[in-house]
Amino acid sequence: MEAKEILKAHIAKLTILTDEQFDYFFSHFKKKSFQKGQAIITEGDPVDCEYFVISGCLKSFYINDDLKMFILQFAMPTWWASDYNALYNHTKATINVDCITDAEVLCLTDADREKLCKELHNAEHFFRWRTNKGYVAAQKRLLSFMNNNVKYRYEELLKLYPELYNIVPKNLIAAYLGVSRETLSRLYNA
Amino acid sequence: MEAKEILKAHIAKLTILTDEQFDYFFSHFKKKSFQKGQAIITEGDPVDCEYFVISGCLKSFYINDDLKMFILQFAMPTWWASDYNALYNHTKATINVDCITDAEVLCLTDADREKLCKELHNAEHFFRWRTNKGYVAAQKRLLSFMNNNVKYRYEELLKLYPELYNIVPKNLIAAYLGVSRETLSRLYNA
DNA sequence: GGAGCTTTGTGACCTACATCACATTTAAAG
DNA sequence: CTTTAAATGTGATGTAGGTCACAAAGCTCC
Repeated sequence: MEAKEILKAHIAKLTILTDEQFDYFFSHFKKKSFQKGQAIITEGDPVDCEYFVISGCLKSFYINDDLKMFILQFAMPTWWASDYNALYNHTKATINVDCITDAEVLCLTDADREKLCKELHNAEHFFRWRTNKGYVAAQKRLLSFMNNNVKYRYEELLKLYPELYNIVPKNLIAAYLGVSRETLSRLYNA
Repeated sequence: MEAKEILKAHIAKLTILTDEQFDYFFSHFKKKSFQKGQAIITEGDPVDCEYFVISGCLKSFYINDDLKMFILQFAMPTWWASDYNALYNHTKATINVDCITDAEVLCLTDADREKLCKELHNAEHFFRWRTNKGYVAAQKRLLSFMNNNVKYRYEELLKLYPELYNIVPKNLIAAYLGVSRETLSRLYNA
């Protein structure tokens, strides 16, 4: 399936755009390809785009002062990723985004998103709902973090996104769960 | 300040509504008063409103199988609260909302929010941005959870919302931080 | 098909925080 | 003002998960 078709199907789940509206909407996206390991957003740099994943897998992550990595989000096809804090507030990136595998993405600048939201009421509707879903998911994850132990969270993650198992190395899964790779390893061995 | 003025000032921070538009917008809100300890949303019940706090303080929380409470959010004046998962998906509440102090709120039904978003483009704009901010805040909290110890998170919370210190008992602060009340107590004594 | 990466496994030991138990203080309510 | 409940303090002890160290696989790239 074409990038355009993938985005169209994605949008159609939350709102209705006529073909002409969608063509106009789509004309603001720029397709880019990245290689495994390549950085897309780097801490300290300005952020002007968000990214819609067509193929491959990204991660957004934070590195603390002890060089420990925490993964905020994996992004598989039809997921969006960026440093939304920096993007919305026009500040420098505090988190990083890079490629776990080779990846194709559609880039949308902050300015173009706001323009589209202004011009097409339904685009604003779409973005409102997309963020709603992200917000609810973030709250759920927070709750799971407080309530459940590592084993439960690991199984929950794989049940929710079984694709990740084959694509994402376990040390990154550990960084997503907020646990050391050693502890994760011991969960299913030993 | 009147409830109407408080909401008006709040909306004005994110979007522009004419006086007539705002009057229309406001006409969909219903003012309610609750007493300290009173439940607003109860797990298992249907959820049809979100709540804008005029005065007082609410909490949204989850009780797990061991009857342990986890606080998702405090809601002080000009904050919004609800079980957004249930509200958006028209499912039964999985979390609770109740009053830490006597409180006045403005209620907006899910149906009215969607109606307003359809009728007033700027209302949709407002709600998109409100949720954006919530999403970014939730991500930050998640990151802090993974990265920082209890002491740091406690101080971070009080620095961000010093009002809480005088209003919210420490056992509830502990439930927000995801830590036992004993551990929190030992942080600043002993 | 080795050289040199990245990823994973495993033991030994450490620590932040949980849990249980009970005392004490503070606040609410009759 | 007294009675009951809610919130807090503090000791003793338990445990999930962290950290460090080193070994063993897997990949990847000449």
